[in-house]
Amino acid sequence: MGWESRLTAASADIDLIDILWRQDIDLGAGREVFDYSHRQKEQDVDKELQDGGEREDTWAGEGAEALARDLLVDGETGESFPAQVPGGEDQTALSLEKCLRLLEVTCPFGENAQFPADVSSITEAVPSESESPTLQNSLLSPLLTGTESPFDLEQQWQDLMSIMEMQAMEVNTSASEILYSAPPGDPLSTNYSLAPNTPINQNVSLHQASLGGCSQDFSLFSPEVESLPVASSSTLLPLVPSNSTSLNSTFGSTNLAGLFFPSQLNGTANDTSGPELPDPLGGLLDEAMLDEISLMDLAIEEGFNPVQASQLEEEFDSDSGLSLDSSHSPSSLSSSEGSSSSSSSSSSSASSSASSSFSEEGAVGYSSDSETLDLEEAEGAVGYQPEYSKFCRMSYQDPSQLSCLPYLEHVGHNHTYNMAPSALDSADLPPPSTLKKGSKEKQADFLDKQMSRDEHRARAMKIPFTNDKIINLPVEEFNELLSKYQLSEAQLSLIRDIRRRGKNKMAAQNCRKRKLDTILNLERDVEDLQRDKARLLREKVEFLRSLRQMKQKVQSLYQEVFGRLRDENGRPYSPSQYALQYAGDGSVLLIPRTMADQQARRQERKPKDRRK
DNA sequence: TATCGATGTCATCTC
DNA sequence: CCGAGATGACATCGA
Repeated sequence: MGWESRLTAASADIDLIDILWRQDIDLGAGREVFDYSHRQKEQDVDKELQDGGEREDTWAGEGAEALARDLLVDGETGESFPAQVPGGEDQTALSLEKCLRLLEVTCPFGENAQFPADVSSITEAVPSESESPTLQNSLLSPLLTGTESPFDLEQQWQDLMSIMEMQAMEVNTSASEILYSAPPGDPLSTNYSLAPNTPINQNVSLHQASLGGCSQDFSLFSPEVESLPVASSSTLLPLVPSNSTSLNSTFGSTNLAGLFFPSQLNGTANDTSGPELPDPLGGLLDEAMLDEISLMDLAIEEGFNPVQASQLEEEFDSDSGLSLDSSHSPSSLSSSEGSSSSSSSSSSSASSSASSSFSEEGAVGYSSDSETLDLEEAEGAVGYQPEYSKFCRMSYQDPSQLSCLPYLEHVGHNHTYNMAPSALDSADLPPPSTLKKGSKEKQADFLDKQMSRDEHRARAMKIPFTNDKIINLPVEEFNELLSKYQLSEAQLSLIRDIRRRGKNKMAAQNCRKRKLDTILNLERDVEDLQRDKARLLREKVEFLRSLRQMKQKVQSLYQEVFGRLRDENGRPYSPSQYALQYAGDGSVLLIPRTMADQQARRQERKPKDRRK
């Protein structure tokens, strides 16, 4: 990937990060939900759920089709709900208190965390319609209805994550292939793809209700419910758990009064199915799924490669020796810029010790301590010799020094082009015919060929000092040196040109190195951003998963509680006529659906207005 | 022979 | 204003 394209990708990454956080905020999640201790707990719960959901695998066949219909029917709530509840048959199920405790214990938001403030999203989520009168096999299953597309986005995300963790495999697999290949048979996947319905006995008429085993020492009505015009003691039935603090601790003070309000009355859309229990969280789940979709789109559009991301993540986590951090490299921006920015001071400080070694003065900007060669003997040395770096794509070695290293001979360039014929003192070059084939002469010839144009010129003009001095001496010492000799105007002009070109040559080398370092640092920034992006995506997936688990638990508790309600005649309440509602103080109320709908609509407007 | 990377050089600007 | 450094543009070489 070119660094230019990476730059654009980096800006997109920043945007993505922003989008991710905003989505999380919209979902009402604080950042504490990304705490790994929370997630660890959620993963444990996830395993339990998978174990419990396996029996629903047989639903996979018709489930997808039903799901597609559900999505078409109600894009807002996106939820269908079980048509019936097995009456009072399941009397041995968990007690309400136990259910609520379960909810509390497994709540991934932590003790002090609050439910999303966007209550309407939860309120909307309560389904009121069902497309299928099918009896349910599980209490959990109704939660899953209609919220997942046939593609099973959650499963795709899990695939994405698993692939990211596999890291080394399937490098050539495209993101889209990964995202849209949901392997069959996954318990979780099939679990969420199914839409079985909870049967509910609808033949209930009641004005009073009681819940066996519930204590009475809890507040009966929430302020919101009391303010309702229809509210009366005969219709508002307190359903208070024996341990309301668990509920409070779970949901805090957040207004969840409408949590279990169905958005519509049941039984209006399906004559055969009868009323159903609502899914209190379907809308929220829909929102989350939409986020997932948009995220996946982003991932695909931005060319996000999960495998690459995982590799980057591994790099980020392992802090291996292969780290791209060039701060340890002499070519790093920090070191190079530091030396570069202090070049003037180092030059001036070097001038104070110039008498000891000219090589120090030559070390303008990018010299290294390893430079120990006597540059006075190496004409044309420009004093730039960084350590070898794997990022150093260009060689800045001094050609005259490299010439002493045959294996690096190819690095040195002898740019003697543009040299005026007069400048090339061919007389100084011994005729090849006169050369003995001795190694000394060979070397001399070789060094001669390695001389730069200015070196040849200097030799031709019989300049009495080395180019290195000409180039690297401070101005004062340079002028002093010139004053020591009787030099012609041509010689002086050449010396000044040599000095100018020599300095500019070093400057060009430093400039190019800085440019290279800048590119390398930008590439590293891009990689860092890609790691961040991958991490954020993983966190997003974790969050969505925990959110879904919470929804499942809340839904199952809702069903269980509602299914256990009995009127004074011992008959269950009709879900089409009554709904459960959480009050702010933790109490649970059974209220008529008309009230619930009103309240739900009221709460629905708030966040929408807020978003505008 | 064309191409490309590395390097040197010049012009110009900034400090 | 001068010197030095920085940098874009161009030229050249060599693989």
